[in-house]
Amino acid sequence: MEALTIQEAAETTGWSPRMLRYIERAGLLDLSRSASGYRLYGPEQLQRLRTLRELLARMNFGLAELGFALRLRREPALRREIDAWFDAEPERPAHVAADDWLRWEQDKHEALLAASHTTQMEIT
Amino acid sequence: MEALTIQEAAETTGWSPRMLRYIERAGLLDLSRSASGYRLYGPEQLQRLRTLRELLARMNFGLAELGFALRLRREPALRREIDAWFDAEPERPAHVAADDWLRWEQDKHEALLAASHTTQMEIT
DNA sequence: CAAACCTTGACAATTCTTTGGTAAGGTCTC
DNA sequence: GAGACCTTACCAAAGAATTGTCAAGGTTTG
Repeated sequence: MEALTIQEAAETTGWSPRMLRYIERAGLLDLSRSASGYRLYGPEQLQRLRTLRELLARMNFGLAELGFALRLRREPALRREIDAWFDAEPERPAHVAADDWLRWEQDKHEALLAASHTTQMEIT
Repeated sequence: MEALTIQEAAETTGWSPRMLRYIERAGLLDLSRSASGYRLYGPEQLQRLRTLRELLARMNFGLAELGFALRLRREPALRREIDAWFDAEPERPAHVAADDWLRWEQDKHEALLAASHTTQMEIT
């Protein structure tokens, strides 16, 4: 046997079976199936799933975002429109503009900071 | 006067003042400010805001996704990692793979289809 | 054939995002 | 100086994404 079933795959990758199905459904992982329809996880898939976990955690984004990145690759028209919108930027006020989005990401929910947080951000 | 205040901008663009602040905070629109801190919306910004509305509606995605697209442009490292992950695709099963993501988008909440697809599984 | 898997479909708890308020205080115009 | 704006900060409702779980039925294997 070269391929694992979903439960075995779950055990070795750290994803739950539920999430493995979710990831497949999101189009993020192609799987082959056994004759009777069982999902089959080969070494490449297992590796990809582990990498995926690591990537999401390290770069701080989620499956939805990755799904959108996929969409951007698959729909050149979409990418073009979005690029065009960004590039239509008028004379920029030459402001900060650099890390405000970063603040957005960190705040999330745009609250909860104020005083209590002490979020060790390590901004050297 | 060359620039509108937030409420006026809201009226001519169709966004609420709340959302205009949100969009700015998301890093999606750079604004200049008056001496006393009022946001100033010039013709270019107003145009961008209208285009934005139209784009989101037409291509079916949201501010969060656009924020991620922005992040992809600003963090080349992130883009590289994601591209690498996608490109690490092993020998593909040469399956459908084309429009499953589309189904994901349409389903949302992964339910509600049942009839459209001629599902091969038949309840005997 | 029974146990332990697998499939899809559905419901639901949780959590995060989006959006609208509201409060406390500054600014602008009359 | 009153009224109608603006600012930020916060709370909370509505929505969407994430994740678990269960049901009804098929498969594999001992």
